[in-house]
Amino acid sequence: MSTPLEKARKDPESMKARILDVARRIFGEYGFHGTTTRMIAQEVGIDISTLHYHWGGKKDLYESVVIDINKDLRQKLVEVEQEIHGLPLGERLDISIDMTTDYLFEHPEVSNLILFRYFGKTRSDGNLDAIIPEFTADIARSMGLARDKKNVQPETMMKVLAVMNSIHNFISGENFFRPMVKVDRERYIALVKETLKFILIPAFTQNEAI
Amino acid sequence: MSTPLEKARKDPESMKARILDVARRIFGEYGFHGTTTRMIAQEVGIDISTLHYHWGGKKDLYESVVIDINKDLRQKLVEVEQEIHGLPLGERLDISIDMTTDYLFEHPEVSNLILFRYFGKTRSDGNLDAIIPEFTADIARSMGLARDKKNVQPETMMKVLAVMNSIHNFISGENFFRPMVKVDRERYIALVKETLKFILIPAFTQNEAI
DNA sequence: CTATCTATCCATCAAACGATTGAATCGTAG
DNA sequence: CTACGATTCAATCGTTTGATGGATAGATAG
Repeated sequence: MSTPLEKARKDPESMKARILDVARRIFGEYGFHGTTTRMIAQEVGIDISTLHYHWGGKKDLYESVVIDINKDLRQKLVEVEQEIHGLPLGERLDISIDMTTDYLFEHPEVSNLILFRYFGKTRSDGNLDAIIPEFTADIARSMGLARDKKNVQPETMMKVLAVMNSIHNFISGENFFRPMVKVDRERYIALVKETLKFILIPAFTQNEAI
Repeated sequence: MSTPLEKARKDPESMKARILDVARRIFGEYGFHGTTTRMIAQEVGIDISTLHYHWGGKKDLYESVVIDINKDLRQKLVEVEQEIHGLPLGERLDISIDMTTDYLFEHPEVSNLILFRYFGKTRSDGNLDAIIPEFTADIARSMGLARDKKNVQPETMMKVLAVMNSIHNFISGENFFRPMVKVDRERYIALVKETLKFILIPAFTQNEAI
């Protein structure tokens, strides 16, 4: 049993995969309503109907993109987790912020789409909400805030959300924030890491018990 | 010289003002592309052309809404500033978070629209970006991070952005986050304040020099 | 009363949208 | 070479979108 999405990821040169890639970028930039299937098709260099042939309706494509994005992010977080395993909390945070930030700056559409789902509203709501945000629990465990994946306290989830959001914000808001602070991209990325560490590390290490 | 927007705010019962109010809500929920002028007109209970008569095109209305929102927020921040003037930093933050959070939970469209502008993209870009985010400097000064409004350092602006964003995130993402943590609204608001203080206060008070 | 201005609705437009259909193209197995 | 399934394209459909023009009612001024 392999879903269409999985099949598309197997061969990155297939039309299905190419469409998915472009769709990630465009949906990430303009959101669901701001994107037209024509924009995607034109960017890929194909006809709209070809897009429909491969992915069905606009909504189906969007959902595939969201699932794809979350899969990627989750995998990245697993990778980070392995890197920092066993280190003291302050260091764990330091490395996590570096790795996650670097990854997201290379794939800003990930942050864009996640924030779009959080804050936006689709006029016709499909509920794929439940599928997504499970890895909050993973992060909580990785940060030493929760023992197991089940029964994560509300207070803990809120903290994890705050952490993840503040990272996504700076990635996704680059086009808006960078002109504000008037720095080039490299400097901006450095500033983001610095700021995140300034904000986040003291909170979690002040009463360190680990 | 009084702009249409100012005129509308004078008389809250005027059609112009009623449209603006509804437009704030709807644009805040669905974003620019997700909102249709028909949705707004229907909610107000008027014809579309009446909306056009008062506010011109969709884009004009949207820009008015954005300016209106930012005016409100700025005024609120001035209010907060007066309340906390002279107190020690930790206390200033504590009270600021309480007041700002309460205000935004009463007017979530403010957070929604601000985040939409940060992370979204309009297919046809108007540049009203420069008008908006000046008060970052005000907040910086209010937090004791900058002397005067001019020449605020990039590092400082980034910190202010991080603070403001983490607040907006929890307001605007309530529909997504609250079901995740499974609490009622009252409890959620309390959790937001608690979490924000947990994250933000240690960072700014650790090496307190003031 | 009449003229003028304001405010509203109704009907309608051109453009853009998501979606579908049917034909054309391509590679491949027999 | 032929036949067939998979893929792509051109053309088009019905709907929704933002926007406009004209008619109507009400208030106000001369």
